[in-house]
Amino acid sequence: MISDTRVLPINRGLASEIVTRLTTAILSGQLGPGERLREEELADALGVSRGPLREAFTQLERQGLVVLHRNRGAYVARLSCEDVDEVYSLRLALEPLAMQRAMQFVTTDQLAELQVIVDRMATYGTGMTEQEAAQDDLMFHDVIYQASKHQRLYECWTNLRPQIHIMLLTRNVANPDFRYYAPRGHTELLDVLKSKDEAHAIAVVQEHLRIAYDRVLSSYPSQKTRD
Amino acid sequence: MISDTRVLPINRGLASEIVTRLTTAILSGQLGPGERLREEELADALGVSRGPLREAFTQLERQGLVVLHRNRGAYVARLSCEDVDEVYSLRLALEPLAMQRAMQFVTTDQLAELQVIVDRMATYGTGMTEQEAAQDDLMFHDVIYQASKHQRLYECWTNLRPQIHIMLLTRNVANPDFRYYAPRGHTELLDVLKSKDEAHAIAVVQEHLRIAYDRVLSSYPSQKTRD
DNA sequence: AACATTACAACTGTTAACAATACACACCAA
DNA sequence: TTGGTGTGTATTGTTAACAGTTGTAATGTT
Repeated sequence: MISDTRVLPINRGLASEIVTRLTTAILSGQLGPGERLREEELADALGVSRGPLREAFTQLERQGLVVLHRNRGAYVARLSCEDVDEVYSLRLALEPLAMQRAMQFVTTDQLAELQVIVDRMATYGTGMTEQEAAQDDLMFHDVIYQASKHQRLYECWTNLRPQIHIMLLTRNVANPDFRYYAPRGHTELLDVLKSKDEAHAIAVVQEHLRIAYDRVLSSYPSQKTRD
Repeated sequence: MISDTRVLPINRGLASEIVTRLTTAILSGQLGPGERLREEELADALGVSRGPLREAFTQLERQGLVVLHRNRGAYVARLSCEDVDEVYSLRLALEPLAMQRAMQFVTTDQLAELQVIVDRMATYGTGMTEQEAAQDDLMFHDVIYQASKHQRLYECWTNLRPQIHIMLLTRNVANPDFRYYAPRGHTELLDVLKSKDEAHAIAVVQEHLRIAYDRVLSSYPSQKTRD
């Protein structure tokens, strides 16, 4: 029976397909911050019409990867210091709730999934792409949000995730030492998730995020506002 | 000079206009829970084409007022007990952050605006529509979210607000006594907002929301899942 | 009963043409 | 110079008709 989370990302609809394509392009740097995205040109390049592309644009705007100017076009977002602050302060409000509920609803399968990720993190230091490390980090937290069984909360996380992805990549460039923190930090999170001490779990989550926030912010030389 | 928040709701784009129309229709009960919304039919009725209507549908889905079934159509959402739980647990995570930041950034204009609302609440008991009471309640909290100077947080609130609106209306039917709580509760919120005691303010917000949650939930006879 | 087939209804995607918008730039007046 | 006014142009916003796809349910077969 196929019911694994790994097979889910099969896109429904053309717009979603475009979203993942553009997301990949932005995260990989093929589309740089501030770059203009012209509807007609992009539609031609992707081999789709403007309708689905416009729908993709609005999704990407919700996820903070693209900024839309009415009648002026779409631009790849440029994350400012304030954006980092917003993303992390919001995450700091959301993730304790996720953890609290995940402690209630998490399945053994999900715990195993988390363990796999943590184990892989423990092997960091050997050949490890920043992209892979960032994806592991995001996937760990994604599983927790999934485990929280809270649709609306998961949606919030979905909108934040691509922006956090960018920040993780930015951070890793400036802080190669995260490889040593990642396994320890996430092991601790997994431990408290398995515990029954809700208050302690929330405290650990907050501490974890505050550390991440400090690291990211320290490597952000206060850029200008978005395009 | 016209730069008042009251004149802002001038919609940009046709889709937004459709959203407010449909929102009004749903909140007023003209479109009942579970009712089907056929694209072509509705587009004709509204005098618009399918493009903007589809865009409006996706916005309404984000706001939890409409549920979309791929290739099967759109339906007015039917809020279940679990939905109430999700909305209020999420709000309980968001609003303390809003309050905390609002304490930092709130302007005297915004404080005055809040005072006006609270004063109007104090006159409840005389002729007062449920719709008006609900709007005052929402507007009070809206100002706080605005004052928090946090785009992403405000977006979350924007998506939650219509659902809370529905719940307020549902609640008010079953709990006419809220007219006595509303002025007191919101006066207290305004007081702590003006204070410098962050921890106390957060506690008051949480207490306020828990009371609201209890009242709403008590009048929800556990319906089935959404359409 | 279990499964493949079919028909249908509705949504999804495409296209091309037209309308509306916002910025830029030149122009003019003070 | 400064500030307002008008016009132009590129680009998005909107429409409408058509073609393609999907999921459902009825139908038929084993």
